[in-house]
This record gives sequence, structure tokens and C-alpha cells, in this order.
Amino acid sequence: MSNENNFEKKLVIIDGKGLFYRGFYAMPNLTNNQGIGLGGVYGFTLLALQIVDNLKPDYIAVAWDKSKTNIRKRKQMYNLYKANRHPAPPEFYDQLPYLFKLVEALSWPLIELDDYEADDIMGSLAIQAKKKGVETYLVTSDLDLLQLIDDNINLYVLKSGLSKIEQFTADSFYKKYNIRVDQFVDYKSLRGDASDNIPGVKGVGEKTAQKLLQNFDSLDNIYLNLSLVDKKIAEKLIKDKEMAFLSRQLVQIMLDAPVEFNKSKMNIHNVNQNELLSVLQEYNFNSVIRLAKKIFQWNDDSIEIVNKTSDNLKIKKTDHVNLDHLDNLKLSHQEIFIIPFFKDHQGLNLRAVIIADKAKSFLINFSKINQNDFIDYVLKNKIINQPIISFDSKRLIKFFLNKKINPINIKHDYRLAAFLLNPLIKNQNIDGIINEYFKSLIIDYSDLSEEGLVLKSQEIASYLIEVYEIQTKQIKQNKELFKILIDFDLPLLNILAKMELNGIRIDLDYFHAMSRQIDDMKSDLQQTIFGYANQEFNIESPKQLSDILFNQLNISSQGIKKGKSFYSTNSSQLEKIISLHPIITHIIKFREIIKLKNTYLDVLPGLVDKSNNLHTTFNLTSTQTGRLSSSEPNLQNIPIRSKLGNDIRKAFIARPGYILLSADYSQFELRIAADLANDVDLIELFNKQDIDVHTETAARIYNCSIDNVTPNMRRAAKAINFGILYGMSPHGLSVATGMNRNESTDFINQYKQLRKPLFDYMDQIIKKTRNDGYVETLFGRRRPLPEINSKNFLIRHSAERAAINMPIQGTEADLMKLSMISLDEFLNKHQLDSKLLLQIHDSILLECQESVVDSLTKSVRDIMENVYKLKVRLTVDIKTGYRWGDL
DNA sequence: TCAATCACG
DNA sequence: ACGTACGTGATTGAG
Repeated sequence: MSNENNFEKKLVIIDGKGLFYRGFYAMPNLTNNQGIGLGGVYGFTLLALQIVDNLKPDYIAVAWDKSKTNIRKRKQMYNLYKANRHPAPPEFYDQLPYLFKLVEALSWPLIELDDYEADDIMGSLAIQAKKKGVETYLVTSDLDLLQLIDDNINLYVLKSGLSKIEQFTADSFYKKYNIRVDQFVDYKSLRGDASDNIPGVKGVGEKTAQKLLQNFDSLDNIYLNLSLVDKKIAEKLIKDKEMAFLSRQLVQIMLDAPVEFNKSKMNIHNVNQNELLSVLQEYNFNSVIRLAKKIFQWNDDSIEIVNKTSDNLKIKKTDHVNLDHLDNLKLSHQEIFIIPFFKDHQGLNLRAVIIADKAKSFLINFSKINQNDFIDYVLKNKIINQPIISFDSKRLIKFFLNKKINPINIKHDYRLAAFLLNPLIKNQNIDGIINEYFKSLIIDYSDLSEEGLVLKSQEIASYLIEVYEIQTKQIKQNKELFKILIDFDLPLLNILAKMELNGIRIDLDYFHAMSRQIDDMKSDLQQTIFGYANQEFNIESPKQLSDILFNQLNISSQGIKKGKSFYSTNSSQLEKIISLHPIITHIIKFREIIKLKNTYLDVLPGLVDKSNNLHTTFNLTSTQTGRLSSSEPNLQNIPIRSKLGNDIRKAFIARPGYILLSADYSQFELRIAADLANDVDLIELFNKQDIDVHTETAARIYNCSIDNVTPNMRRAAKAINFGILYGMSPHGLSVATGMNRNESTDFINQYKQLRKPLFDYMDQIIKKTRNDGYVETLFGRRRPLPEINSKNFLIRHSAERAAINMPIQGTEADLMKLSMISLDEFLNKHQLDSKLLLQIHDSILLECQESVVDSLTKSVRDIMENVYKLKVRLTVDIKTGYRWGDL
């Protein structure tokens, strides 16, 4: 006997709903860039195409369970069949039209029948295929189809998640269940199936059913030989005999479904490339596109033909040169496109650049051409004086700055523009951005190695030149957005580039001393904790810690949040049980120092340059509100709140002869909120001299004089002043203040009366967002929030809170950017030996020469407080010192 | 790769 | 009945 079968052709039949179901629960939060949930569709598509990729079938079909009538026949047999099924959530049905559209684009026949379930359709088709000499692969999520396995019919069963697919063969089934596949129906008739509400024989489970079938082979035979069966089991069998045989009928797959195995309709090559591409693009299924490209063997040339917009690209293949010599580099004196590829994330060395004007493009590879020759060329030909359109402008500016070339004139940045137009864009790399504007195009720039660049640079140049025009046109359609690009974000590139390149000085000795101190504390704490726990364990594993606390030490878990598999051990939960066991305070302390050690002490010293300067990267396109973020390393989250944390800040120092100056906007967010909402009382409060807004608020809510405001009253007012800007609930307030639920509800109601304009404004923002689909800052920076119209309560409310917060946080970010631009201008103009070091949302850190600190303090305050005319007065607190931690 | 945790505004 | 305050980035354990 040979294992090779005689069948040459393969048919794959997919249980459509099963696959969709897996995807739906595996990826509940997946949404495309319109905010539509498409997790199920994604799961279906990815799994289906993975299977196609592996099996390479010739034919394919999708069997679908029709929703209501599908189980009529089996219901007639047993009216409780599948009676325990919960209806799927509404989001499940919302996604179905998208799935059907995709299946149609694939040209896969979707088969649904009134009286037959997907299993029956699959089985009937498989039998027909077998007669025509075609091998079948069934793809499903349950095991019922096992009964059909034979030499020509194979079964793939989806396991949990999206990655595991298990092939069941007769052998592997036997190993797992110790019965043969043809005994499967009888097996289920005995043990039943809770998920389909198949009754089986009560009291007979997996093991008993297996044993019975091993001894007696079949259900019929068992009942013929009841006298040989163990007495107790025999009694159960007799009692539920009817149910057993009924179950057998229910489980038996019906092979007479009126379906036709149609080779031409089910041919896998029927796929409509154009249509499928546009659907996958629309859904943003980029990984699926790559897979489809591989499976259907679409090459780039065929895609060029598909892409209608690529006809009139400016740069043709003949207009592109891979340079061996800079002598051949000739550019017009107009706008210059520079697409840099760097060796390092700092941008100090180039690997290659694509450089172009609107007629010609060049690839310069720095493995062939000397980097300094390129710089000479750029200077000599005054490329630098021309307007530059670039992709990664900030790094390009840094590259030139590092070579002592002054800030270049960046006219346009692809990533900034793409982000302003659509902040939801997921892939901000070159391919992602090109794809935003060429929807029917597939490009794969995952390989931009030296060879990859040679292949792709002409294409990149030609598309990006087009993208420049499209982006410019789109962004000019919204004057405010255009103004933000021109007046806020582009000017900031130069400033941030200087800050990043300059860096901030670190006192390494201080870090090392502190490191030793923390290491000692760590081992002491560890010993104490292990002592209390009576065992060693990994304190850094929340799972192990939870087990120790709530199982081993038996600390009451009442009121403790629970995750999927264990009780939470985050600090707010630990606070709740702090009095229940002495181990807790040590764990809290351990957590604190471990955080400081792992995130700062052990990491930052390794990142400094030769002069002990630390360089971060500020990102302009990573927040939905317009704030900056800082990474590698993040210098916007250097500790300050705890004593030990603040010590870390002390290692950030001024260079010799200089002093640090920090300028913080006080109550920035609440002031912005007061202004946006035009809350006159709050504005007037802020415009008075020397007031404490929280104390004043408490006095108004409690209707008492300022002198009678207790610390507790002030704390509550402070909590609500902050919380309200995020849409805080009574529950949230009670957690923050320790009030009970009634007190906090009362308190919020009082606050609502006091700050009616603020609440009216919040309502109005939500209404406007629902209508427009986006929110915007004072200056018109936008954040799309499609989830605001979600049918899901939680998603919708979360979007509402985000909508309330965005104009406030975003306007704050916009104003801070303006301040930085003004400060930079001022420092340049007066040639003051002072530099911006860091921006931390409402705060700026500068380093200035000691001799100018007094006059600079005055100027900085003046510039920041008057950065933009608002109804509310802005105030700035300024502090100076040699160590950041001492400010 | 994801969830949990925690540093900051 | 449910979950419960916005916006980030880094580290760790665990699957």
C-alpha cells in the first residue's frame, strides 16, 4: 500500500461562520481606519488564505449556516436542538456585509441552504467531489465532521486563536480518543454535546463512551449486549435509550443536501484581482494583501496595469539613475525631493538617499559614494537653499546639523502631512503613506536593503512626487490644517532637531552611586518578602505574586479586581489590602525601586554619548491629540512624584557654566477648558492674582469661605477639576477621593451647577463629534472619532470621553508648540547662549548661561504667557538650578 | 506578540 | 448588568 493517493485535484470547503467566529473573538478590537470593526472578516480572510497557501487547492467553496431556518430538520427531530445557543452580539452581524463583499471579490461560492447546516453542505459536497476523483479538505471549528474522514476526505480543525490549525487524520483521532473515526457518531450519541444541546445518555461521559465502544464497537451492538455491560451503566443506557438513538440522528451529517460540486464555479483562479485588491485596501488588510500576492502570484507588473492612477507618473523608469558618480547628479533649481535612509535612529549617518526634482530621480548609495562628497555637492550646488520636500525631515535636518550645516528649508514633510490629514493612519512608513493615496496599488517595501532599494527607488520617487501634489491639494482644502502644517509642525522640526542633537547632560557618578544603593535595597526587600511568603518566587511576575498573596497567604481578595486568569496586583489593588498583611508594603516598595532600576538606572547610563549627553527622539505623529511624544529614551516620563524618583531627576544636570531653567504653565488644561467653554466664573477666577483654583472651587461647592476649606475639601475639588476634563464618573471620583458613592454623586451635581458652561460645552462637543465624525482643537487640528456612533455602549462612551478631552489637550499642545517656536526665535535673535532641552507637555526645560538667567527668566515668562491671546490669562512658573531634580 | 504594570503630563 | 478618567512609552513575564 502506498500513501500516495490517485487524486490530482484538491477541493477546500470552509465552514464560513466557524472561521468568522474565530476571527471575531480573537481580534475584538481590530478596526480599519474608518473605525469599523472588522476582526471577524480579518480572521476569516487570513485563515482562509493561509489554508489556501498551504494546501494549494484547485477548487474552493464556503459553506454557511443560514441563521434561522437552518436547523429545521433537526429541530423536528428534537426541539431542544441548539436551544442553548446565545444570540451573537450585534457587532457580529454588523461585520457580515463586509465579509460577504470580500468573499464575492474572491469569487468563492457561498453556499447556504434552508434545511441544512454547514456541516451537511460540506459533507454532501465532499461526497460528490470524491465521486469525481477530487480530494477534499474540510476546514471547520468543531469535530463533527470527523465522521467523514477517509482516504479522500481530510479534516482541518481550528484551535484557539488565529494561529493554530490542527489536521485530524484517522490515526491522530484514534490516538487522541482511542476510538475509530467511524465510531464518532456513536460516541457523541452516548456522551452528548453540551454546545449543541445534544442530550446523549445521562451519566455517560467521554471515558465511559470510549470504553463502551472499545468493547462493543457500535451503539447498536452495545444495546444488543446490555447484559455484558456494567450494571450501573446498563441502567443508564436503558433509561436514555431513546435519547441515544435520537442523538445519533442529530449528529449524523446529512449527505443529501441539494448542492452541486461545480468545477468551474469553484475554481480558485476565478478571483478578480482588481476587485479583491480594492476591497483589501479598503479594509486595510495589508498583511492579507501580501499573502494574496504570493498565493495568486501577482507580480508588480500586473499590478501596475491594474493601477489606473500610475499611468501619468512623472518619473518614468528611464528618468531614474542609480548613481556611481556624483558627476552625473544634475538637478533643476526648484523644489528638491530628498528621501533619506539612515544607518542609525539618530540620523547621524546615511545609508542611501533618493534625490529628485520633478523630472529626474537618482539613487545615491553610500556604500558606493562617499558621504562627505555628497555633502560637498549639496553645499556647492546650493541644494540646501532650495525648498526641500522630504520624508523623514527631522532626521535629515539632524544629519545636516551634525555636519554643521544650518537648518535646511523643509517645505513639505510626507509623514507630517499624512498624519494631519488622517491621524488614524497605521503604517507611517513610506509604503503606508503611498498606499494612503494610491488605493488600488499594492507595494511592498518591506525589503529596503541595498538590493531592495535599487529595485524600488524609481518607484518610490515617482509615487512620492505624486503624493506631494495630492497631499498639498488635500491639505490646502482645509485652511486651518494647512496653517498648522506651515505655522506649527514644520517650524518645529528644526527646533526639535536641535534639541535632540544637543541632548541633556547626565551625571553618571550620581547614577552609579544611586544604582548601588538601589541594589542593596532590592536584595533586602527580596529577603523580607520571601520570608513572609515562606518561599522564593518571581516578585516581578504579577501572576506568581497574585498566587502568593491570594492563594498561599490567603489574603482576602474581596473587592480586588480580577483579570482573565488571576487577581490584579497593581498598586491601587495592593493599597486596598495593605493592612491585611505586612508583606504588602514591602511589595509596593519593591515595585517602586524595580521600576526605577529597570527603566532608568540600568538603562540611561548606557545611552549617553562620549560627553555624557542623552539624546531622545521627539515624535510629532504618534499622539491622537497633537501632543509630542518622546522615545528611545522617553525623557517625558522621568520620575518626580516620589522622593526616590525625584533623585533620578537629580542626575540630569546643566553643563559647566550653565544653569537649568524650567518654565511650567500652571493649571494649563483647566485654563484652556475654561477658555474653550467660555466659563466666565472660572475665567475670572484664573484672571485674579494669586488664587488657588482648587481652594476657590471647594469654597464655592461647599458654600463656605476660603478660610474654612479643609484639606479634604480641597483634595476633592482638585480631583474633580482634573477628572472632569476626562469625563470622570461618580465612581471614578469616589475612587480618587475616598468618598462614598452618594457623596461623590452629590458632589458632582454641585460641581455641575457651578460649572454649567463647562458641562454645556462638553455636551456640545459630543453632539458635534457625533455629527462630524471628528473633534478639533482651537487651531483646527483634527482627531477622527468614528467610534462615537458605535452601537456598543462602552466603545461609544469611551469615544465621548476622548472627544471631550481632545480639544483641551490638543489646544494645550498647539499653544506649547507656538511657545517653543517663539522661544527659539527669541533665542536666535538675541544670540543668547541658551538652548531648549526638553518639552514635557506643559513644561519646557532650557539650559542657559548663568549670566543671562535673570533677564531670560523675564523674557521666557513674557513669551510663554502671551503666546496667544485668550480670554483666560496664562501663568508660567519658572525655576532654576543646576540639577533638574532640584527645580 | 500580548497583557500587566507603572513612569510622566 | 456592566464598567467606570484622557494622552503617552518602556519593561517584564508568559504563551
